[in-house]
Amino acid sequence: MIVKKVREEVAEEDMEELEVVYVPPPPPEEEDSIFSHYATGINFDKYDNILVDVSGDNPPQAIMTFEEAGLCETLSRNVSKSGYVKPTPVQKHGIPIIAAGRDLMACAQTGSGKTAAFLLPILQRLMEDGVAASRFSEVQEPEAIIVAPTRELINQIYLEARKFAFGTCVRTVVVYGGTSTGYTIREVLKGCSVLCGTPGRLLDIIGRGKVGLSKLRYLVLDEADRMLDMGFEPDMRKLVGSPGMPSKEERQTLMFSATYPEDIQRMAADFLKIDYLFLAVGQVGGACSDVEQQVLQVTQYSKREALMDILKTTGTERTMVFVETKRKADFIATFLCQENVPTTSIHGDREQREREQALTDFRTGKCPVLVATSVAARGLDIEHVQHVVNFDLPSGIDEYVHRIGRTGRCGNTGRAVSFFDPEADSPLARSLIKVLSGAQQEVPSWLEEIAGGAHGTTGFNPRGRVFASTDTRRREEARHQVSVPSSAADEDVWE
DNA sequence: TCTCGAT
Repeated sequence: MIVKKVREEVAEEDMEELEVVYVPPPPPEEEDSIFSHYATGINFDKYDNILVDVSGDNPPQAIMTFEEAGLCETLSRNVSKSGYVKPTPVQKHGIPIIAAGRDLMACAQTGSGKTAAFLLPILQRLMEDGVAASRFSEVQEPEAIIVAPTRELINQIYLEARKFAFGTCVRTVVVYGGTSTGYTIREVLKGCSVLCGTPGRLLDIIGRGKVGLSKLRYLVLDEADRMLDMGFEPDMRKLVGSPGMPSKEERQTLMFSATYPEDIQRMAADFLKIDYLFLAVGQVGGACSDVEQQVLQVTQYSKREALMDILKTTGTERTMVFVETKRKADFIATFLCQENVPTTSIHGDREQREREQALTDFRTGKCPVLVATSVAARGLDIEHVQHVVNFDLPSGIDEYVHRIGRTGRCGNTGRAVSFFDPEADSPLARSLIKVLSGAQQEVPSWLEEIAGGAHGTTGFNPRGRVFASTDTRRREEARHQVSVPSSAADEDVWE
């Protein structure tokens, strides 16, 4: 029996030939609930005087307003209902690049609107032709796949996509581990245009043949440097090598992150067309200057006392406390609860339900303190996070930039306090100083001294990038010539 | 070490 799913009117002759299942448009939802997610007022002043650098051949012209993005009526309405008034730099440049069908590697500071920068043009293109073209397929196969490194982050992207696609016939599905396999398979089998997922579960359902890839046009790697680092690279290679996956020539590949180490940039080129564009807003790997950064010198044994001192002043303000291991997350969370600080925690050893409950309790303010491992370091957009505490500093500076980026989002201000234990953290000193000074923050003299004696830097290279060009020779040169000065950019635009 | 499939 052939079953066809139809969203709109069907020609009479088709009706006779086939058993037709009418698929209604997405069920009416409470608009208020869907648009209340992460609705933040955006302060655009912070985006003045940010250097935007587009490298590569013939980049399309930037847009200055959302009207110029040419979004359909429904999308425009959803954009303004979400509180977006004016595009941020990564949106001004990224949207036309994606709309023009170009591959893109984009670096922009934490909290600067990267998610909308790729969702809007993709949804618009799907509205224009994608969804309509595959309307009569047996099961709707995804036209866009979006991957992210953690479950909570991909769920957040999914909710954003749902918000923008509200009232359209674009169906979005999210898949990730820790949830019922049966349920995700049933959801996927209903078909979708946009499929969001974490690598493990995505490969799982693709491997089981539950998702066809023949319609795929867009592949998005959010937190791309993380998706291509040691931990995830094998999964990403499996994904692009999956049976039926269009080659990089046949699909459009988009990468977004706030940090982008150069070795990863070079490797990322394997996934991108040769003429991809590179978009950098501000310093690649730089911290957002709306976050006030402090570094305190501590010892392993004075950390808990120092934490209590901070929490005495923060009261009910939301505070994220990052630690290095899952065990320590439990330990510190338990400690804080014993000290009568309402605390919850999130890390990879907790049940998925507990993880999501923890985020909810933190978001609502039931628990104003969230103890987390790096699972919560990237991408999460939680309103009103005023403080980030690095109880333990991460081993790499990029992770530091992402962690402190949980505050100071969308033009709001925030504060980050980091406990620096010279015994453990000296290798980070140099790169930490670069990030501090890059964001116009005070550098403690004791930290300078430690950096003077320490040898290693943990790979921070402002504005480092690899040129994108149709001229292969030029790109080969660029591969060897790391850290190109910004004046060498094809086009520099002062906002 | 930390994420990422369940088994």
